[in-house]
Amino acid sequence: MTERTDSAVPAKRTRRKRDPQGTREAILEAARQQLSQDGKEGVSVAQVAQRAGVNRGTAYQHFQTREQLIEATAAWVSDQLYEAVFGDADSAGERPVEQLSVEAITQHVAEFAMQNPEIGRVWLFELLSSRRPAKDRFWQTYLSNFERFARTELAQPGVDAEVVTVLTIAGAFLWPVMARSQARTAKEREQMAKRFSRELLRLSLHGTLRPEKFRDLETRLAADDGGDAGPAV
Amino acid sequence: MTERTDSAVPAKRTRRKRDPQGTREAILEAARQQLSQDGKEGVSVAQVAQRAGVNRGTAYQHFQTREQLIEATAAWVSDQLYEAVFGDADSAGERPVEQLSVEAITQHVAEFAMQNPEIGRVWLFELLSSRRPAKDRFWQTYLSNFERFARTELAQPGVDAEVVTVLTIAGAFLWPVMARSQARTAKEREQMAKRFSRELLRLSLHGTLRPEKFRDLETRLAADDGGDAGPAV
DNA sequence: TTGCTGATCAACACTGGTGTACAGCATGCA
DNA sequence: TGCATGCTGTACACCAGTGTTGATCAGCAA
Repeated sequence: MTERTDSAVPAKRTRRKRDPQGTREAILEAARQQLSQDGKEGVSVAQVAQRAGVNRGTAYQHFQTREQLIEATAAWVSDQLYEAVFGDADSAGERPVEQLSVEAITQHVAEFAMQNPEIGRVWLFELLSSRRPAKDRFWQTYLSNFERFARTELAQPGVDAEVVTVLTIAGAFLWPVMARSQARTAKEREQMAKRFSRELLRLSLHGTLRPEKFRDLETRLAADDGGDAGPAV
Repeated sequence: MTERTDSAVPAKRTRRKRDPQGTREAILEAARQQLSQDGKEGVSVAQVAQRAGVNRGTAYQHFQTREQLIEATAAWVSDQLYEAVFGDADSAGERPVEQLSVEAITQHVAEFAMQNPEIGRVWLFELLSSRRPAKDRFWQTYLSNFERFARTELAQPGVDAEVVTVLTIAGAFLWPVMARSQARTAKEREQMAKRFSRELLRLSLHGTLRPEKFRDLETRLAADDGGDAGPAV
């Protein structure tokens, strides 16, 4: 077998401009796509390199082994996720909970997941084949934030933080997978994100939040009952 | 390279009893484990055969290609899941909704997912790499059941059935993945299943159910508030 | 301009997997 | 007791992937 797979085209691709940083990112991006499609075991350096428009050897220049490439990609994705949700400050975990509006963070996660379905998928894939899923940084931060919130007077007593976190996160990342076929334009994606967060908030309103503390949310949810964000069944 | 990989052990495994059905199942079972560990792309006929204690050639007698083996395994898992939740009657989808207690089905799913974490994992893996996740038989049946329920007077108005279904299913199958490390004995697993269904029902109670129709559930939930099924943080 | 550094690339050897073929063994059943 | 059939062992052609190496070429500093 020859090295080049696309023997139809002019036989020689132009050599890539010298740009280590850019090349590295191109490889990571390609690996992310691959990872999102087939999961960890479906990633091959050969395919990633081809997708990135880079020689396979170059990929090995940037990442010693296939394993390390996957690891680096997973970490990269994890960082993107973490940053998007908690902000890039490393002190995010320390922020007082009251400052974090439940509503805002729910909508934020839903929207991000909908706009970047690949990231959520990769994250879920990683989690499914991880031996210690609970050690995940994003998971831990989300959980501990919610646990602290659950202890405030804003929350209902007796909330099981771990269960609620699993429900929220799993739902948020799986929702785009299911909804993908129905949402092709940016506007549709936004609506789907809204549908998700609205319903999750509605469930939360009595289940985890104390409604008397969230009267405005209550009225707002009631307001767009059956509105344009409703299910399109 | 030699065919045998385990050259340390007594050199010859005892020949398998002649039992086509059993052999087939053993292969499927091994494939399921493999599938649950690494996802679709991580499955090789060679490894599956070895795990099943069967010659590689035998595996090819039962399944023509690797692709077909994986397909058959996924279908097998899907059937197990479907059967466990909806019963083996093909008419399950037609059953009047009122007969299906929301409480019972929630607990049922939670318990089954907890007792058979592999099946949930395989199902999630499949879903994540499927191109048409919404076509899944189990998903469709669950959704349509819930949609019919949502139209009854037992349900709150304005429930987004699709979102709730995603939340429920995704949560139910991911919960065992996260909870696995904390639940090693059968008793612990049962408790974890209870934790999950209890919290989900609590969320549902006001979000999707009409509380005035479920007074008994309400009191029961309130009863074991902070009971032994509570979070172990 | 020249020379150096290191990013990029093509080619190589090797591994492990697939799918096929076939001979031999053994077991359940007519 | 045959004997059809399921299982095993082995061999082979082939492919896609891994990891390595040495050549090449672009950009930059002297």
